[in-house]
Amino acid sequence: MADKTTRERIVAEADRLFYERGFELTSFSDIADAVGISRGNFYYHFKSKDEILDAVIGKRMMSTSGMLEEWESQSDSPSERIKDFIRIVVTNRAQIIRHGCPVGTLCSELAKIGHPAQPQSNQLFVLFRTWLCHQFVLLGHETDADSLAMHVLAFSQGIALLAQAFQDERFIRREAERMCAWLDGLADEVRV
Amino acid sequence: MADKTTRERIVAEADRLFYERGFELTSFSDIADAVGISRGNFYYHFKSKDEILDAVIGKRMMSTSGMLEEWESQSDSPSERIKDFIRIVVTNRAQIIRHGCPVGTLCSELAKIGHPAQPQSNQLFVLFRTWLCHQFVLLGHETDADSLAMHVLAFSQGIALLAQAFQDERFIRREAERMCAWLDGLADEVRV
DNA sequence: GTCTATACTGAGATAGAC
DNA sequence: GTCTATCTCAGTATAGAC
Repeated sequence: MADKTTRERIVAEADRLFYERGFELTSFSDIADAVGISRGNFYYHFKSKDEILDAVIGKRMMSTSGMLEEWESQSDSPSERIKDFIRIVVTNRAQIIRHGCPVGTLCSELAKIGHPAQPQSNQLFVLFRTWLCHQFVLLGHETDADSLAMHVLAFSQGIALLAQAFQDERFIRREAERMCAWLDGLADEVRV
Repeated sequence: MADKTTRERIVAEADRLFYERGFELTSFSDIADAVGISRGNFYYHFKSKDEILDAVIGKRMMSTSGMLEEWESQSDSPSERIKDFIRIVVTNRAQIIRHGCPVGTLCSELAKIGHPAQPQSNQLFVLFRTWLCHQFVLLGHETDADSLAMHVLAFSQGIALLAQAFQDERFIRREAERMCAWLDGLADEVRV
């Protein structure tokens, strides 16, 4: 963190604050304070708040791509890879209960306020959707791979939203297991 | 609308605007303009913006209770009643694609900004949760009724969130059908 | 009850010194 | 590159006339 450029530090803190407080309610002062620079200095690096949002989304796109590639290379079966995805909600349960899903809450907020960066934030969903779709094709579900990918994605979003509302960790675990069991049933279908 | 009191008109317009634009981004001016009164007049009826939010949530609680009671009296089987719930996402698809789920987006926003009215908005979820739980008990799933209720609730939230992001009406229909089929499978389990 | 006028605050953004 | 000072605007909220 210490040897990062100021720009990188701004993006990192904005990334965190946009997740924790939401985009609208994070002010320049909030980010400036977190980074430890003055508000004025800000505009040397970014022309507007929207430009910071673009950078934050870009950063999230990069890290998400990296994570998906890692799953692709580490797990050997597509069904294990899909489970890697399902298990994020369990792994990140503490943060999800506090602040929701980083992707879902951002897309939801930008959609509601009609923000111009909406299509870009949706690309984060597209990243997961495409990857999951690919895994389902490998599983032998060529015809409805995309539909299944959307199903898994919807599920994870529903879990995250309700887990936050009810502050319920056990609910996350229970639903993740249910989803994994459903996936196993799906894999059996193909074998038969 | 014409013969409603000013207070009722304020709550009605605030209800609509909070749904369409979100709570934070709806200003007093927005509501005042929509109602057709001056901003000053506002404070005769409500002391603050938070007080309007309380009134809006109260109104939604009333109308939701009414809807659930209606389903309870009209459909004869619990499984048909749960399907009534599942079908809301299809019935309200146009609005959901534009603005998301009224309950989910409000709870999500209030949770993110740490608003004091968060527990009250969550009561809207509790209303559905309790009602669904009751239906699953009637279906013969006494032991895991609440878990199933949360499952259905999570599903509807996931559908609403992704439908808004991807602006996809067919996805809503497809997932609602999938959920109904799952429910039929569940009812068969009990019969056997 | 409803209005106009206005106070006060914090937001995003700019200018210019260092 | 970073700072301070400042501008502008929109938001919530209040005071007081009608």
